[in-house]
Amino acid sequence: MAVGRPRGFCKDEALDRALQVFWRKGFEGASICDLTEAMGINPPSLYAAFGNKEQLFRQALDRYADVHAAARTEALAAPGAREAMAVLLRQTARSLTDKSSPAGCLYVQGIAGAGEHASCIREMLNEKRASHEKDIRDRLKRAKVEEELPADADPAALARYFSAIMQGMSVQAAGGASRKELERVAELALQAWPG
Amino acid sequence: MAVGRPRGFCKDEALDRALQVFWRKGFEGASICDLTEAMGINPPSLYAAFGNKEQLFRQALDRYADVHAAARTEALAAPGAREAMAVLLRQTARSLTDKSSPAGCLYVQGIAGAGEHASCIREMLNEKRASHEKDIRDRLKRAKVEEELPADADPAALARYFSAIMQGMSVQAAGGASRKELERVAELALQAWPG
DNA sequence: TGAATTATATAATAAACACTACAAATAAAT
DNA sequence: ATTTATTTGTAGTGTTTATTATATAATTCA
Repeated sequence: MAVGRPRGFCKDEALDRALQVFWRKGFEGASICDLTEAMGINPPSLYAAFGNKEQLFRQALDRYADVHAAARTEALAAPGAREAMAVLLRQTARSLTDKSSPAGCLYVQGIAGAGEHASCIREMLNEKRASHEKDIRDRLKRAKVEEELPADADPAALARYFSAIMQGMSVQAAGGASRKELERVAELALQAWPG
Repeated sequence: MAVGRPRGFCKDEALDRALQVFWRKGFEGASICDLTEAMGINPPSLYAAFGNKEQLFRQALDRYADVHAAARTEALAAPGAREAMAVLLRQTARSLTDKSSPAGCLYVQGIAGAGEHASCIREMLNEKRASHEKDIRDRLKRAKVEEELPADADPAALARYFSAIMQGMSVQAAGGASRKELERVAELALQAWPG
């Protein structure tokens, strides 16, 4: 056991609550006051445990990214690239409209509201989105090697297309689209599959 | 001529400059200081001419919406619904990467950063996006009547799909995607056209 | 030439912001 | 029991925010 007074809250749980606030309000929209209230702690505890607002955001974002990267990996592991994309799109429709968390995707909702002096926030989100797109691209490249995609297919362009669709679905979800509506979008998006 | 000291700046030009700031930084990210500096006026002039920050945003948004609704109407007037969508998508790719204005679409970039107390901003953007989607839906409904779309086609779902793609393209543009990359996305998106 | 009206610049206001100094509290180590 | 190390709550810090009071300048009307 560490020496000194023990921490009176669970760090992981506090981080989860901070994530919810950032998710709902964005980086700049979430004030330290909003955060400490949701986390059930006082500002000094937040700063002692997480550094500052920006570092707290990074840790919350990483936590979010871990969960979603795992789900993505699982979806992309489906046998058959087309089926993998179908699973990923359906899963996206479901998670974007999960009522236990804010509508939309943090990667997309965080873009704006990140003004000039928060450009590193924008950069963080760009990287996460790029990583998402890369996972898809890699899966599609494999599909081409395995001749599941025709020789003239462009995995990079397809990955960008599917990324764009999921990002668009996030915007729609934030605007109030229902799960059924997003599933319909996902279904249509798959019609663009080559061949 | 109105009585009193005449205004020392052009209201329309000032509004255009304010639009650029909101577009680049979002509603909350744009401070009155940022705005007045870009507009070349002092705070009292801003408040006298435009009311307050929220009303200024609404006027800037309306101005933006007018321009883009006109371009949209023109694109959708193309003979043939498929061609109309192709024109709209290509035009979107172009305008999203126009170097004379911030990357991405104000309707999408404004979503986040609009915290709790700015929920009416979120509402304004939702309405504009809904209007965009409606224009597309109406065009596709017409296409169905004119038997350009098969009887089992769903204009509402298709409109949502195309809206999502354009919103996704906006996210990609804000993330640094090139015009060529977005045109490729647009091209793939059209592959989902029924029939 | 005033009187009335509107716009302007300067400078201030109150509130919210991210962040922290400080002292009391709580634990382990001696 | 005392020292040492860490966390906690209170209450601040200075800065930035949107907005405005005030006085001055510029114009029309009588």
